[in-house]
Amino acid sequence: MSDDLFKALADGTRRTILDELTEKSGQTLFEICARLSMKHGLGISRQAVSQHLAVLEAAGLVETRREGRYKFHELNVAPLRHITERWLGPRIPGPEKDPS
Amino acid sequence: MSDDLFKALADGTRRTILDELTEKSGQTLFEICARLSMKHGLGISRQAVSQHLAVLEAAGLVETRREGRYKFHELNVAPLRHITERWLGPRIPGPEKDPS
DNA sequence: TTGATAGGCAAGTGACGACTTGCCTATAGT
DNA sequence: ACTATAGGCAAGTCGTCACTTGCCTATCAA
Repeated sequence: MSDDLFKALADGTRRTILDELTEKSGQTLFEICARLSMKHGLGISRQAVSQHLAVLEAAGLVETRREGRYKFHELNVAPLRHITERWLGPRIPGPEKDPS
Repeated sequence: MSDDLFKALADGTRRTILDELTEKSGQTLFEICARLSMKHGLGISRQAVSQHLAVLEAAGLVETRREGRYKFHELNVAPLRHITERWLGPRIPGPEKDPS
């Protein structure tokens, strides 16, 4: 069900996080917090960002990798590729279609 | 900005409405209500559907046209075309960049 | 006119989402 | 050992969202 995907994209802060991970993938939580504060002026707590990252991970947009006490977040744009195909018509003849 | 667009897509019922308008554009409110009930088993009130259509219209995904006591709703997929481009941009598979 | 159809407006409810606060665990550096 | 760093967990607040209810307007047909 792609419900998680659309819900994840519904929040502006989460979309900004995707922007930051697009610019530099493999950031830690604190790194993302710093960037949101510096570049976007978002006064947001660490836990809030952590929760956003959890939502993005549940949607398959972010994958994590642990190394010691660091947890790196990497972007995965694959789920974004075909989410609008169902309304933009059969541009690419594919075998499966997955509405939700 | 595009906030309305993502918010409009966040709801599953609204995405189903887009599906129905994709299949047959230019439907009235009651026609959409009937289809949601019949084909999708959605027990939803007329007013709820009306509010969904208002959200979709605010996002630019639906345009309306009045004729007498009828109001026809037409799909406009243009806003959907490039909403994921900011993340699907020129990503060259390979090692990460190192901006300073 | 009367009645039925198509739709709109506004207030209220219930649930979910975004965010905070406080405390806890684990790893690394000295 | 002690301390700072990186992160997690859980409860609670507050606002927004989806939906309902009730009533109102407009158009068309008899």
